[in-house]
Amino acid sequence: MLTDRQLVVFRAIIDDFIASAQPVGSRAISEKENIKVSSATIRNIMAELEEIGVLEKTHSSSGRIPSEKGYRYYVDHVIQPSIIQNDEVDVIRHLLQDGIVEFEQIVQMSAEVLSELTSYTSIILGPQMFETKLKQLQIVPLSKHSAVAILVTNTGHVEHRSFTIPEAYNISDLEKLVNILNDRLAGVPMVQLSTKLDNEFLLLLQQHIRDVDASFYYLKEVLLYDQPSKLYIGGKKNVLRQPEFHDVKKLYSFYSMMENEQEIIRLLTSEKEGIKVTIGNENKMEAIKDFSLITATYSFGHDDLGTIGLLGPTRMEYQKVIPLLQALSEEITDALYMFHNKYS
Amino acid sequence: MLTDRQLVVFRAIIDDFIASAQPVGSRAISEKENIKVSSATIRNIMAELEEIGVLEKTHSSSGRIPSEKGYRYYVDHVIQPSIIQNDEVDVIRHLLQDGIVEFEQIVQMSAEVLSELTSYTSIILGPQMFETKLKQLQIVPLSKHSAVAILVTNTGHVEHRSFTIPEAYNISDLEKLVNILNDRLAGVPMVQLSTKLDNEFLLLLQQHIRDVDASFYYLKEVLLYDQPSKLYIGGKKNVLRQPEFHDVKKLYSFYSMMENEQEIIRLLTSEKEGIKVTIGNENKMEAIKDFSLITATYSFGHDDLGTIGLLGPTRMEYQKVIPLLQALSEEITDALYMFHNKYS
DNA sequence: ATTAGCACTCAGGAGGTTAGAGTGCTAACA
DNA sequence: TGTTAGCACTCTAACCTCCTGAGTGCTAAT
Repeated sequence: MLTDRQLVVFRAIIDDFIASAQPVGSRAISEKENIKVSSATIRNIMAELEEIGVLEKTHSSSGRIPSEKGYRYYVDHVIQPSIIQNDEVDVIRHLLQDGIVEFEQIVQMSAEVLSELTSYTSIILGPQMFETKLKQLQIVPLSKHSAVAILVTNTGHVEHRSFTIPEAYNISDLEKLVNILNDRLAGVPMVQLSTKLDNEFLLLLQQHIRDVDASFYYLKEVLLYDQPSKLYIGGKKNVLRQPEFHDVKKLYSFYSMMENEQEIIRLLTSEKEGIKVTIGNENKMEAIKDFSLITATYSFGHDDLGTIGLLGPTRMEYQKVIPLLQALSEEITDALYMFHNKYS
Repeated sequence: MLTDRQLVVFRAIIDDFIASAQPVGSRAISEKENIKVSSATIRNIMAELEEIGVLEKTHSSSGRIPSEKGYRYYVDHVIQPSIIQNDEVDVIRHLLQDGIVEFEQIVQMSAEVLSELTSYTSIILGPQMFETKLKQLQIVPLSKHSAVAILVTNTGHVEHRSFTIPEAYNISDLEKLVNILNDRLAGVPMVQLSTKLDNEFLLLLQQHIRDVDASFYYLKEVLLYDQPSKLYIGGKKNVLRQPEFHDVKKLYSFYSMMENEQEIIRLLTSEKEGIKVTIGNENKMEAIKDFSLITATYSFGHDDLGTIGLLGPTRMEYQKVIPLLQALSEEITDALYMFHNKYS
């Protein structure tokens, strides 16, 4: 799509703009070391690039800035994907492998370190546990009419929920039921719990419990309480570092969105595996029409587990950040894997 | 300290400024219904009030704004404490008593509703569980060398932590130990766990376990893992609504602080019971020198449990907000109490 | 005591000027 | 034919200056 000449200039402009956030003039480009033509020539090339649609002007005599189409082209065709900062990856690796005590810490720390390293806002959608299996169910009675149900997975993840027991039933019924469930359900992948319960156990249970229905539904509710995928966000303050967001309206809509977990989860829940870059208006969500979002999936075993996202200005340091996200997603995958081995 | 005349004018000015965020002129005051003197007279009174130190000018010919001392006086001596909006309290009450499933939900929802009702940022420091008692300890082995320790309180609160078991020890030792602990520790208030463990049980345990030390310290770590008081923050976006914070530097320092849980916890951890108002520079924390912070404690039984905070501009609607906070703290106390009864 | 009146102050907006960074185009050049 | 110097042109941003209006404090009269 672009000639070599155009490409060199285009890259110079976009890199300059990413660094400075200021429109780039022909003079500045012609003075770069690797460029040996005069500013007049650059101007001609710039006009071509504008014609093509990858550059824009902010006003008729201003320098050029990349258009969204320009960023798209840059991301798809210009970036060399393999430039990784080894020291940064080392930092991450050490962080994720030393002193991790809890499963979720891995993800939490990743979010923090990612926002630190990039000056953007990081969002990580916690593991979705497709491969996680039930280890143990437990009911701890609190009183005659209340109890806590606890569910432990083979990854050491613990879910719990308190509930009331209706007058008609007593705790020993429930405990009996839980014992049976424990025998049969230990080792079952979490995602299959619901169907297993519905298909195989309803009948079985009816033999043991006076009135299965209510207790059963209570428990089912507890067990399948749709655990919202946990969300870890780092560096929300970083939007304030970007000059393009020094604007109260934009900030308000950004921070409003950040308080709405559901919306963010929807944003990150991607069908596609691997790295995905969404630039400016490519985002369907109104609040981030001025942002770019890069997402990467991390995995564990065969199934996708979660998503890492990085939210910054369209003028993002794609060149640096995409490999970093790539690397981080691998590090998380590794860390999860190691953690899993350590505890099983 | 103030004469009646001065007081009437002072209140009019401060109320006006709280509503408008604009310096208030003598004219505007003299036109208020309840004020029957001319603007010239108001000017004289204003001069007196400035002399006293409760008003300031932003420049020599500007209207007056309240000084921090002025707000202090307003809060301490001017506000009538009993004006409560009944409808708002009703909203809160319904919210906190219907559909609460988890202990922490009470606090979480309070934070949200508080920021909604006030347009400020609410911060609630979760229950500290002084009266909470241990219900049950549990160890769920995950593998030969790992397990999850789970701790359930009588309020249905669940703490958990995964840990590795060193080669030298085996899980059955630990389980034996946990059984003993369970017998002896059930019903012990959480705050006493540490001392109980140290004083009474170390010796006892040595009789049962081969090598008590390591296992013991592992468990102790798990049990006393200083559960950071949970923090619920609502309406962080609301700072952006206040014209005095349309300033990137202030916003950055505010949002930086909001990402530092430790600092916020320190901010809210107050010695004093009841309502406390800290205005502007009375705050020791640099980042909120332009803010006012109102805190109220909510309680459960005899001991303090937690703190509600509301963070807004010094120009806060104290008159409205202080009773609201007062009421909310009572509602939380009630809701916790009801929840406790329901589940015990 | 209160107030009308007046001189004074200051912020903020409107308008005008200028500097400079940029452009596009043309004509000359290698 | 691609490159460049040169030039006219454009637009922003910074900087004046001026002016208005909202405010003050003070004084003298009620």
